[in-house]
Amino acid sequence: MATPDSTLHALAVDLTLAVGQLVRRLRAETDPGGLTLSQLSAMARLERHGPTTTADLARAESMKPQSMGAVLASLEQEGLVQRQSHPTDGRQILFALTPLGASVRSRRGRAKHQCVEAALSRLGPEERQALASAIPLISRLDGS
Amino acid sequence: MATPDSTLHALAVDLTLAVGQLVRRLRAETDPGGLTLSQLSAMARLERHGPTTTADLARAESMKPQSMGAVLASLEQEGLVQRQSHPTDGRQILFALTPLGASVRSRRGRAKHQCVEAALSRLGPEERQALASAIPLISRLDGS
DNA sequence: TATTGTTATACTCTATAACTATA
DNA sequence: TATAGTTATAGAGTATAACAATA
Repeated sequence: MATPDSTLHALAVDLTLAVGQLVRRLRAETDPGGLTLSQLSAMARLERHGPTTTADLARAESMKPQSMGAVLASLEQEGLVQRQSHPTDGRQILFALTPLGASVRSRRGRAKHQCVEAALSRLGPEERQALASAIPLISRLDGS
Repeated sequence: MATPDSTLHALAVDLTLAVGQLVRRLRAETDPGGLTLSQLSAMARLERHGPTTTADLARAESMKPQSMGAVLASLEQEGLVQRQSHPTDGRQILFALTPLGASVRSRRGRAKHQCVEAALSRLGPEERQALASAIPLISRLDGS
């Protein structure tokens, strides 16, 4: 009979396949002037958590501070985020959404989000609910 | 009051954030000699569906045939997949896992899968079940 | 003419390493 | 000495465009 381990392994493989495929689809979904997945993710975190340092954002997104630095630099250049000096530690830099950033965030991620929304709307209500409950679990997978 | 649309939008954003983060984590999880996420995905599909053409694999993984060609070329070079001529259409090429590929697949993806398995094992049984039910829904999001 | 695959090239994303500034 | 961020460089992953072969 199947051991719990083999079930766990199959689940891990299936999850890996599913998220890999979805991410590729999302990356391919672009509108002219659209923001990348990394840019949108960083902006969404900034909107939720307020001013945040590069290192904290990098941790939240599971990337290295240098990589997050590049993402933030691209957003800063477009005027979507701006830096603030940290009140007590001169080494740290807080990044925050600008009013422009806040106002264009959802518009410039429109293609990606619409693609997911359209797909979600094709699910039944219970299915949509099941997916909604699973999202925090996926986020927690990354935790430790 | 919140319209169904705003709920759908929030769900789409949350899902996008969660899968982006998980994919970054998986990509970072490597062991020496380990296979990449794209390589493992292609091999998993080949194991499930048997010999498949470049174009069909590309469709399944939401990438362009040229990109899948590069993934398959890297696997072929390592002797993990091999090509077979299509029985009736001389243009098409079927790729199949070699015995070597089948035997090393799970071992060379060990770090990535173990990372997910460990995280899954920290969930409660109902949570794990909820996540398992959501996986086919995520796969279906990509569908059309 | 349409389709499958290949080759060449470029861009995005992220990583590692070396450096500067502050604690 | 340790930590936050920057700069430079490299590699993986994927896309687009141009091409060859077969249908």
